[in-house]
This record gives sequence, C-alpha cells and structure tokens, in this order.
Amino acid sequence: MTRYTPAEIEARWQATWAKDEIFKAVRSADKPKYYVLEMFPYPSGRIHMGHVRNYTMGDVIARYKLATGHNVLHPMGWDAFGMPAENAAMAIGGHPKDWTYNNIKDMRDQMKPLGLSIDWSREFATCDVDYYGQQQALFLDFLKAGLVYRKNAQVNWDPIDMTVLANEQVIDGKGWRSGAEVERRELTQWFFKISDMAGDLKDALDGLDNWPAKVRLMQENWIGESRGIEIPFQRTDGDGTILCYSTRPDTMRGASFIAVSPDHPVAKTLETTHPDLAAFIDECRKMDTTEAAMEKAEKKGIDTGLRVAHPIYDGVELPVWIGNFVLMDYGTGAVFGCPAHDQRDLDFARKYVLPVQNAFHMPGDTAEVGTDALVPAKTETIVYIDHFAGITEATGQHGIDATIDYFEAHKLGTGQTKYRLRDWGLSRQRYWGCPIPVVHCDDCGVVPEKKENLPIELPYDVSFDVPGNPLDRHPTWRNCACPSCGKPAKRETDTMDTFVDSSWYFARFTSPHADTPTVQEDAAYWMNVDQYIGGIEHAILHLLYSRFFARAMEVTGHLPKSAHEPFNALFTQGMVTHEIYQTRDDKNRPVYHLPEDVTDGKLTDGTEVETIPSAKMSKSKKNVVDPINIISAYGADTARWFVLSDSPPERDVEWTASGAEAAFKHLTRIWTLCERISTMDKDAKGTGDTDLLRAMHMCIHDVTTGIESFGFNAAIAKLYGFTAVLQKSKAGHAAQREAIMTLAQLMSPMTPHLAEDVWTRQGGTGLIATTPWPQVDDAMLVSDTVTMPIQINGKRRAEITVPADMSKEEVEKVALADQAVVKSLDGASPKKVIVVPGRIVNVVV
RNA sequence: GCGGGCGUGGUGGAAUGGUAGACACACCAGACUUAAAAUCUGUUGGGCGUAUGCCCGUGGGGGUUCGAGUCCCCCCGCCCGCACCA
Repeated sequence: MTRYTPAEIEARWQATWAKDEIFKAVRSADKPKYYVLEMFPYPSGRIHMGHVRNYTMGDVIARYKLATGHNVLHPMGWDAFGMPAENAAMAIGGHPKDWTYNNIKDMRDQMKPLGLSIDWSREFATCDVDYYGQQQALFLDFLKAGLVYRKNAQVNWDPIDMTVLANEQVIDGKGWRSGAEVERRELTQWFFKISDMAGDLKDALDGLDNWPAKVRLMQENWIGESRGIEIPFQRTDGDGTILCYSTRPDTMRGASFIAVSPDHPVAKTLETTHPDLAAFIDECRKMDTTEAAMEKAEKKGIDTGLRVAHPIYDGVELPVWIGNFVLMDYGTGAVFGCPAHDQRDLDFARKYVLPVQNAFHMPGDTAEVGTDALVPAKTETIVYIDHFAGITEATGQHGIDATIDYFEAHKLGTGQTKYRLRDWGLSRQRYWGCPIPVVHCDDCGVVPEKKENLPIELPYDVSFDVPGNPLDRHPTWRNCACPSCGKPAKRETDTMDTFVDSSWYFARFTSPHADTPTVQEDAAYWMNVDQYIGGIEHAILHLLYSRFFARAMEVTGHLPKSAHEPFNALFTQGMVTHEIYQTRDDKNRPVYHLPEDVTDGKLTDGTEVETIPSAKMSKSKKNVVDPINIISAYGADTARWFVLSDSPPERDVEWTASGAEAAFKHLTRIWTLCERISTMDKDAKGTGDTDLLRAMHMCIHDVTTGIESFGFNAAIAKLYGFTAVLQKSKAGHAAQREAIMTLAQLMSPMTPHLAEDVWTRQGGTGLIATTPWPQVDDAMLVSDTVTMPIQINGKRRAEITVPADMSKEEVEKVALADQAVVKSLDGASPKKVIVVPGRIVNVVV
C-alpha cells in the first residue's frame, strides 16, 4: 500500500507539463481561442493566499477551456514599478531595480509549485526596458493623437510619497498608498484626455453583460454623467456675461444670487483691484490645503458688488458672490443659488441674509421655507408657477427636461451633458517608473523625444539618501540633445503613474517580445481577454484606465476596433480571511500571534488568546497563513482545493486549519480509492454498474455547469457527493475504473497533479490536461421512475414513485389514491390538483 | 445625504417560484485499538410525542401565487461605493 505523497507527485507532473510545453500558446486557426487572465501581481517578494485563490480560479477556467477544445492563452507577469521598491531602497539600502528583480525571482519560485497552467514564455515585468520602452512609444503616439497634454493645474500632492496623485488615487482625502492627508498644489503636469471619452466610457458599460453589475455601477457613478444647462447671466453693472451651469433649471424662479469659484476668471480679475476680495480669495487658497478640511470647511462668501440680470424676470437683479464651495473644475465654475430648494444654498442665504423664494410648490408644503430646504423626492409631484406653470404633472426628470426646453426655445441657455470624470494626471515625481519621453528645450519648449531614441532608459546610478526625485539630481542623465533643434536640452524627470503600466499589459501579452507595442495579427487573434479575474478594489482605477487605454490604442492603431472594450467578462473574487489571535502586553496594548503558534485557543506556554472575528489576512495583524507552509505540509492540490471550496468565489473565504486538513483528507481518500480500484479483480462482475454510471453522468453535468458559472464551491460539493457514491459502490471493475477516471478528469482543473496521477495509474493514455472533457450522456440522466412529493395545501404530506413518462392525469390518480394522501385528506374532496411533471403534486382542498 | 448589496442551523454555505438546510467544518455517539492517533459508520434547525407522526422555522410585518428563502411593498440591522458635482 503506497501513500499519497503530493510533494513527489506534484514535482513530477510539473516537470512533465513543462517538458511537453502543453501550456504554450500558439496562434492557430483550428480551435477557438480563449484568453484568461488574472490581474498580475505586484512583486512584493512573497505570495499570499489571496494570490493562490486568484490564480487558482483562473487556472480552473484555463484548464477547463483547454480540455474543452480551446486554444488557451494564460500568461503571467509583474506589475513591477512603484513606490515600495524606492521605500525599500531608502529604508534598507540597495537599489529598487535589484530589490524588484530579486522579488520577482522569489515569487516566481513560490508560484511555480502551484502547478498553474501558465505560458511562462510570455512572462515580463513592467520595469523591463523592453516593456516600458514600448510604453514610451505609446505615449508619443498618444501625444500625436492629442490624447495626452500638459497643463498647469491644481493637483493632489501626497506629502509623504512626495508626489502627485490622480483623483482616483485619493481616498477620503488621503493618499491611496501612503494614507497621508492630500494637499492641493499648482503644478505643470501631463494628463491623459480620458474626459473626452467620458460619454463612451459610460455608455459602453451597458454592453458589458458579463461584468458584475456592481462594478458597472461604480464606474457609472465615478464618470458621473449629469444632464443640465449652461445659462449666460447678463451683467447689469457693465458688459459681459457670467456662464452658470445647473442641473436644476426648474428652480430658476428661486434664484437669489450667483456664486463663482475663487479661481474663476471674474474673481481673478477683481482680485487685482479689490483688496478685500483679494484677501478673501487668499484665505480660500490657504484653507484648501487638504481634501478632508475642504469637506468640513464652513461655507463662506463675499459679495463682489457685481450684478447680473435674472434671465426670466425683467428688472430683477442678482448679486454676484465669490463662494469658497464652488469648484472651478466642474461645470463652468459658477452657479446660481436657489436657497428654497437646496440646503447648501439655503445655509448660505441665511448666513448672508439673501432672499429665499420658492420656485414651485409640492402638495402639502407650507410655502414658507424655514431652516430646511424644500427638496422634492424623485417621485414627488411638483406644481410649477409663473413661466413654468404649464408643467403641472412634472415629476423627477420631467420638469428639468421641460425647463431646459424652455430655456433653449427662448435662447436663454444651452442644454449640456457634463461628467464628473476629470483628466488623468499621469506625472509622478518618482524614480522607479517609466520616464516620460519628452525634452525641455530653451528654444523649442517641450519637445517629444524621437521614436528612434527610445527607450529612454532609467539610469542605474542613483541615490536615495535625500527625499525627492533622484532623477532631478542625477549629474548627467537629464542632459540630452533637443530632438527638434539639436541644441543641448534637458529631459523630463517625471515618470509615469504606475497605473499606466497596468493599463495595457493585457495587450502586450499577445506579443510580449515584439519591438512594437503590439503586433496586429497577434492582437487581432488573442484579444479580447475572454475572462478577467481580480479584486473588487480595482473596480474603478485599473479597469477604467484600461478601458481608456484600449480606446486610445485603437485610435493610434495599436489595437483593433474589436478590442474597444478589452475585457469580455470580469469576475471579482473575494478575499481570503483568517481569525485574529491577540493577547495584551503590560500596557494593555494588543499583541498579535500567528495562527501556527495557537492551538485550541492557547499559545505553547499555555496563555489563552483572545479570538477576533475573521478579517483580511494582513501581516500587521499576523492572521496570515503562508502558502509555502501549506504546500510543503499538504501539497499544492490541497491548497487549491481548499481555496475553491466552502465559499462562493465572489465572497470571502475563511482559511481554517481544519478546513485545510479536510481538503487533504479528501485528496488522500481519492488516492486510496484509486489504489483499491487498481487492485480489484478485473473480471469480477459487480452490482449497481448502471447506478454508478448514472451518478457519474449527473456529476459530469453538475461540475461542468458549476465551472462554467463560477460555482466552484458547488462543483466541489458535487465531487464530494460522487466520491461517496463511488466509495460505497459494489459495481464491477470496468464501471469503477470508468468512474474514477472521470472523477479525475472532473477534478483536474482544481487538483491537476493528483488527477494526472490517478489517470496514469488507471492506464489512461496521454496527459489528462489535454484529454477532452467528459461528455454527459443525456440518456443516462433520465431515470425510468421519478419520486415526487405530494403537498396538500402547500404542505408536504406524502411521496410517490411513478414512471417518469406517466401522464399528468395518471399521476393525479396515483397521488389521490395514495394511502397517506387519503388519510391526510380525511374525506375532504380536492378542489384542484396541480401536477408539475417530474417535480411535485399539490392538492388544494 | 445619494447609490448598491446582503440578512438561511453552532460555523462556512446549498436551493431554474416546486420536499429549506446539499456539501464541508464543529459537536456527539459507535466500530477498529491494550490505549491513542489515523480510518470508517451514524446522529445533529427548534419544539411535542414510545411511535407512524404533528407543529414551528430562511431579520420583522404585509401582499401576489395552488405553492415564496426566491417575486412585490413597508420596516429593522449589517456591509460596500460615492459625495462642496451646482
């Protein structure tokens, strides 16, 4: 009797797969292609359980697609630029490049024992000069196409990372990585013109049927489309107009002031001549240091003395104020305030004693606004007055649309659709990123580098002993010739946001070593990604940027039109969690303990630990289980099996030692079962062959459906069930052998090594990985008889077994004749009998 | 504040509108063993009953339906996203 020894089995099969190159993706017209991709990892140096779960899910899909006759592309790479490498260099010395490449090597070594069906020949890291050089080429093409531009702008400045952040990278007023309160600064920066595509990025979400609705909705909210109107207000104190944007033109009757941003041109002009206004504007600028403070800040304003005419009431004048709450970069930087129907405007009006005037009424309102603005709910009926009095049935959007029509018809304004989405600032004042390939020339200004001069390589000889960007203080790197006039010039020292790197890597995988960003035939063949798998945390940032890049690469001829939306299907998987174990030190501060140091709620010295409910595995809470330890204790197949079982893949899964143990026991059971069948008398006849094979076909059906619908946990439950059937079966050798070989095939996407071994031991030919997926024999799914529950008034009272093809009428007769039914009816006569063939009978009395 | 999701045994979770709790964990009992481990078998939503069985049960309340965990309305709780966006 041999034992299940995963270490030996797994190494052996991984070597075989590698030798036979069965996962190498080659273009072929013979089979349909299938591109499965998991979000590539940041090379932190160690893989964690989240990686194991993410890549196992992708691997199940990839292996299943391979077995179902697809030409599969399943690549792996490294999102390798970024701050941690520089932080490590600053903290412990060394060089970001060495740190990163060492980490990549370590993580690759940790990942390979998982037995993933990856085409490693396509591997690359975004910090490879081959990759970022092509990214520079893309940048130049985008620049030529007007998709990148430079502007002086208020930016989010992270004072800890000492760099700029995009709007998407500021979470609750704090930097997404450093957690520092973000400041506002004015800097000249490069921007991607993502806002030009806002409408399409929003509209195309509708077509992404195989994306989670949640992600589509988050993107829709982020893009923030709103329908409104731009209204020019005529100055009465002089010439000119002030253009205001409003999504509520139906409140125009109640307008009592205009508010402009402190950065508005009107404010900037007045600033030069009015010291009081200048002081206020100055105060606004000083106050605006952090996003968090801005949110809490008091609404303040100052009257400019300017006056404008009310657009629909002759002779009514409105004062123009500067308001600290008006944003310059949304709409037109100027709004009209309607205190009666907007809480913020009302607070402002009360503070500065401005008129409050109803624009409409709602049934039941007192027509007298106190401290709460009269804001109609979506479904409430609004009764308009004066100019809009005709719009009586107005609810929700109707009144707004109708008033926009009114303004347009009277040439008082223009309907406008606006977006919240801002352009993506990509400049970062960091070393470890892709250099922006432009040159600053005293004579020619900002000049794009020539393509033949690419790649602009990062210098290796840099120092991190002082804060700031080492490229700025490098003695020679900046020096270059102007690509336009040839005179000495200086390179741009900003590098690109690392989200740029991850916005097109999926396209690069289709021709990873080409000397152009993509190759037309390869991109056309392999794109789109058929199934993309990753964390919900990328719902906005990475996925929105990638959708923009696909469009931009289409415009610049690097991707086909068909790749407009690059990810056909998206799956967002849950996290791996673990309980947290803590004790307290003498100052009552928590001390955390690794799960491996805790047995039955106690440390090895007998100290009891407090158990805190399961949370995302994190080093700081020490609630981590190292995949390497699990693999060496139980093997990769056990780890893979466990992360897929118990919880649906979109939800979190809690790692438990007992669960991992159970997974290992099950795989051992399969091994033992395989041994038993191998040693059976080959000729002996058994009993129940048909029952076993019928259960087998049910299992094929259920597992196939499970995998195709991401119901991995359900598929695994069925595999448990069928294993139990096979274990108890008294069927003959041939049937049992067929059953275990099919079981191995069905398990092969999850536990590929064990599956190969069972397959070979049972005399299967070739590799299970490339053997066609088992087919369901539909005839085997239908049984001759069927057991149906009988309900009386919806309560289950009896059960009958009848031939599967029995007519409804016959079933009804049999049901009503049943002993238990007769007893339950107790002489009452049925009013109605509902027979759902093969399902249920309900007798209504 | 706005938008979305979720709520099922001791636990993780199953259930195309059709027998709620599959499968797994944990617990308990039994077999094997001198014993333990390992392995195998069985029980396990609550209540009543010797028992065939009966009653209750998917956060709470109402509704649609022959039939609701599932669909609709209201409420409660939790989670997530967005928010000075005019």
